[in-house]
Amino acid sequence: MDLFHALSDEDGKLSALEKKLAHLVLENVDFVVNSSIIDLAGRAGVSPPTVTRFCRRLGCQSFSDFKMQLARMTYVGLRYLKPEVPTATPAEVAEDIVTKAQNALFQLHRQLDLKALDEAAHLLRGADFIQAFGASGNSAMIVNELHNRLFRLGCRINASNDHNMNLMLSAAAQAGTVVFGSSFTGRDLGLVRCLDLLRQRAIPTIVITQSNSPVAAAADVLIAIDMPEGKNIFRPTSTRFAYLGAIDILANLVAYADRNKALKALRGIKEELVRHRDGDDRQLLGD
Amino acid sequence: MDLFHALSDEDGKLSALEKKLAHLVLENVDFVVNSSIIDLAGRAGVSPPTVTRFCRRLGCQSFSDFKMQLARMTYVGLRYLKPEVPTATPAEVAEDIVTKAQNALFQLHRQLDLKALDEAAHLLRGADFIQAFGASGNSAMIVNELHNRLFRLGCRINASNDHNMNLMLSAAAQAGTVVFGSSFTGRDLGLVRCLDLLRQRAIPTIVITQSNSPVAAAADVLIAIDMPEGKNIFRPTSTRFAYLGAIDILANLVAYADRNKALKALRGIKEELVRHRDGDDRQLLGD
DNA sequence: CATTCATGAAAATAAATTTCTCCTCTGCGT
DNA sequence: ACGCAGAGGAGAAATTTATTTTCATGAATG
Repeated sequence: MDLFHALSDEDGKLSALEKKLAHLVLENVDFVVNSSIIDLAGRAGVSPPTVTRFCRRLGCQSFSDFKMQLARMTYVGLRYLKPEVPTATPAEVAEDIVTKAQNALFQLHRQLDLKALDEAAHLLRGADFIQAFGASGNSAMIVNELHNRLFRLGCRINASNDHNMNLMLSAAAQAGTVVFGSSFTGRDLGLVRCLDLLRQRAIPTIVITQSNSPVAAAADVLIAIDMPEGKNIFRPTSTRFAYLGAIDILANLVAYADRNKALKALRGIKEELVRHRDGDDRQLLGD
Repeated sequence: MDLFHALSDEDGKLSALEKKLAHLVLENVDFVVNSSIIDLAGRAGVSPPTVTRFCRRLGCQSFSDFKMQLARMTYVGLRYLKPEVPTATPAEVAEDIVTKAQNALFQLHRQLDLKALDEAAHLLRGADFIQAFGASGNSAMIVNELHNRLFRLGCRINASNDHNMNLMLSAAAQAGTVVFGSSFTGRDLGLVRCLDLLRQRAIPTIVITQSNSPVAAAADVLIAIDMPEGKNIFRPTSTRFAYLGAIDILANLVAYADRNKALKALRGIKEELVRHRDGDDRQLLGD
């Protein structure tokens, strides 16, 4: 399914002409998607059968299958292979940001470890109390969001963004507590210190962070988010969307782990909001 | 270009068989995208020429053009026409949330008012001081994010989520201040009160909210985010992605409105972080 | 020198569109 | 009410176009 990877030919499995084709395709996705095999062959200076073989080698069933897969990726997946151009007009900025956010979500979906998420959800659902630790702007947002999602589901949860505080909270954590940590870089040493302490004290920990990082190593359950960084395409900005998506999935799984509890809590909040505001129940649960 | 709209046949321009086709397509996008005109015609119980005519009427050049356009939309745009099914497995939950988040971003991109965003960006860039008002979980996150994005660009900004506080801050606002408000519902009456007060005092205001809402009416610049609500498909959860995307675009436009200032501020933050942490500059600006 | 692999020409197949014809419905005049 | 012209929808068959297969050739490798 990974056309994407295949086209960049990291394994060097393509022949010379096929490389040429791959290059042409990556540079002119729009053209390829809207042209026939004859046009493409003509433009690449090869024969149609070569194109067919190229598609097969890429793992597609046929040329049209290839075009389809390509078309499906263009919106979300392929653009980042192009060199980054300095965007200027508002329209370009908007397109760039939306595309990258969608890419981040796309990547999230591809690399999601559902087992880890499910395990995390059950841990959280079973906890008497949850501590959520983040730091700096991005992780702070993530743990606040976790707080915002989970308290609605009847979880007892506290979010904290202060390293010293986190350390004290870790030291004071009682059995039944589960700690959730977020670090985009995986190098938040303050968080690592907390996790080490918690492990000694047999308090279960869950982190959302980069795999192969100190934070990842120090936790019990890892929700890995690895966005390509080498090409500096996914700036922290768009990575946030992946984290946020992961939090939403996690929260949803927590809700489903005990639907009745979640429903009861949600209903209570909703009623209170409606009573408190002007009876307009079109309002969301939390503006 | 709007296949989407055409397929739902709101103008009633399709004939009986074409309606049948449209229906089939919406229900079985994956099938259609991967089948030939003959398969599709067979399954719909019509002749191939009818399918060709159907595609033309929808504004496509040919059947393959139609398939391409469809393929490009499926990932992001079409799914929400399907009736909501109760999702159960982690994989389904993940797919559902990712899809909806991407839909929200897709919708955001479609309906974005770039002029308003650009105007907002210039107002913010020119402000001596920015107050950002939100309330409840979602808008609080949004204004915090705005704070998190803009302080890096050298803006003086304060985010506040407390209605009473907001009112006091509004009353105390001096010339040169610009106020930014967020409300997902557009019915945050506390925010409306602030905006009214600010208008009297000639302090410029920007809001991100639903159009045709009290909040929208009370502000000078409106960044409208209207997500379909009737079908209850976009839960607040996924709408957040659209808001967050809009904030990112806005922040980026603010940066571009005065690149030097933004660069200088960013560089300063980066240096400080690197010096302060273990010299590992792979770290993002804010974990 | 044999084998493998890449490639294209030509043939065969499959797909899509055009043309032509028929049918149905609608509106209008008798 | 009846019939008739015209418009538009639909499919059969023919045509065109696109794609794949088969087969032959030539280059590279061991």
